[in-house]
Amino acid sequence: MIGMQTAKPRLLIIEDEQAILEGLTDVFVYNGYEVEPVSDGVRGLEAALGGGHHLILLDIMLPGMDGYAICNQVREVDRRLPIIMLTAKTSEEDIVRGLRMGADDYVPKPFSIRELVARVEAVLRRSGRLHRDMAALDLGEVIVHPERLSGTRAGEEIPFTSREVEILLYLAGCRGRPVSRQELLTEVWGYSNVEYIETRTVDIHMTKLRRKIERDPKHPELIVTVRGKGYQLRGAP
Amino acid sequence: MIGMQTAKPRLLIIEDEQAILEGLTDVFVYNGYEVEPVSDGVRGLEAALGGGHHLILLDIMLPGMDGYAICNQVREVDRRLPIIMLTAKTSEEDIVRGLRMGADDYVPKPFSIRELVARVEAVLRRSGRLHRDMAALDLGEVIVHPERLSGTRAGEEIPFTSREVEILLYLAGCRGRPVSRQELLTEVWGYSNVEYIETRTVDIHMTKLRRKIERDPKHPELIVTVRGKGYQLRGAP
DNA sequence: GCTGGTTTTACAAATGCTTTACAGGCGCCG
DNA sequence: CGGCGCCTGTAAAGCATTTGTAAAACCAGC
Repeated sequence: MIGMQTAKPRLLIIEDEQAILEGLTDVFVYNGYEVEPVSDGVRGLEAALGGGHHLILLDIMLPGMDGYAICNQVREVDRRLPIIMLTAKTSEEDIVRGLRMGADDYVPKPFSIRELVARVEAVLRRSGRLHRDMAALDLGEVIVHPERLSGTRAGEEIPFTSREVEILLYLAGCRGRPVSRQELLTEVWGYSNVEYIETRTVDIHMTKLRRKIERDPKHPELIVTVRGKGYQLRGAP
Repeated sequence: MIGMQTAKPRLLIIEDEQAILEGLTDVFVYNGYEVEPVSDGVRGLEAALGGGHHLILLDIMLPGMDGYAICNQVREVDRRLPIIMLTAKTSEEDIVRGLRMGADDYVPKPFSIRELVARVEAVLRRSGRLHRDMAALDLGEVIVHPERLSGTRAGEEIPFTSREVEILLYLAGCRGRPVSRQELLTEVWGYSNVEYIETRTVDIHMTKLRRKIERDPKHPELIVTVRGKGYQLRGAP
């Protein structure tokens, strides 16, 4: 997900295999998390004790200090911090240890990425820390609530589609400069290799957005077009 | 965990392996249950027949008297007491056998801790023996009385099924944001690993609910759909 | 068996996104 | 100033996906 502004859930991932660590980091960043990747048990424990995370993804097999030990130590400091164990072992013994150590869940490798994300979200949801109110986007006349896909102007409720919200969030992240169609297509749409643009879909979306949020769509004050450059968002910082 | 208002649900756990038994006990105590741990089949049966439990977690492989036998005997006394079987066996045969014995669910080892907890909760909710939320749910026009499986609108009484009430309660716990079908399936239905959804059962339930609680089911005001995201509950706070 | 609740099936309808097509508009040159 | 291009605005049509829902199938409890 793109342009999530605030309150990203913070994940600590402790996993020694570099490739997996990077893969997981990418996936969760893409899904709107803030990730601290650590590839070493001892430093993992330090990071965990340092605090500030909403959930720990913890590999069991680690050089130096294994996952169980880390889990144990973390539990002594914070009994509620959600911990999900990752492991190649599927033996009963491991489950038992995971249970004893107070892990919140236990995901055997090889796991499906989607499943892992789903479990992380489930655990966070229960702990009450998932994507709690994303900060509202204040455009002056209009206030956008990204999470609800809606906004308000003068008490009136305006429904948005998710794409519209993404666009607004992205533009808001670029306050003060015009954003080109090309940039929007790559960053919001996720298109790649946008060299020669023939699509007009960006323009259409801007028209629709203006109709929803501008006082006078014919003379836009919030989404202004910068000829040859793109669109720029104005309004309260 | 959501809105646990009343007496803790009482769990009987019958499992011979001491470590697992302790682990499970910890987990469920931590999750707000009252647990009676028993490590022996015969005493397990005694405890079960003694009554007073809301659900039995039953390992199949037990010394002396196996899980099937226990399940059978319990069923002769109490046809409704929820029983969840735990087993290392994963063959279809075993599942069929377990379910035929009257088990309500069947969790193969190694299981995910969260999944187990979720299934226990799902079964409890469905059994209707667990009244987590005695407080009436105020939806403005409609007031829902979860424990009675009914609601009122303008003096009219509306009957609900337990699943319907569960859905409403869950949505109510997520006021202000749309809830995805996936989330509903995992949190209300207790499904696990819902990666690609093919079932439409959530939609159907929403249709039925709308028919019951909306002033005009064709233009819902309470259960609104957020395209691509799910359903969202509106109405009084 | 019946019965009430739930799920699947199958198809219709609605919605959002993209494309198409055309109409202005803006800048720049002479 | 007027004309020529290129950029932008937007209505309308096309398309794919999501959602609504009737009806049938399923299934457990009596």
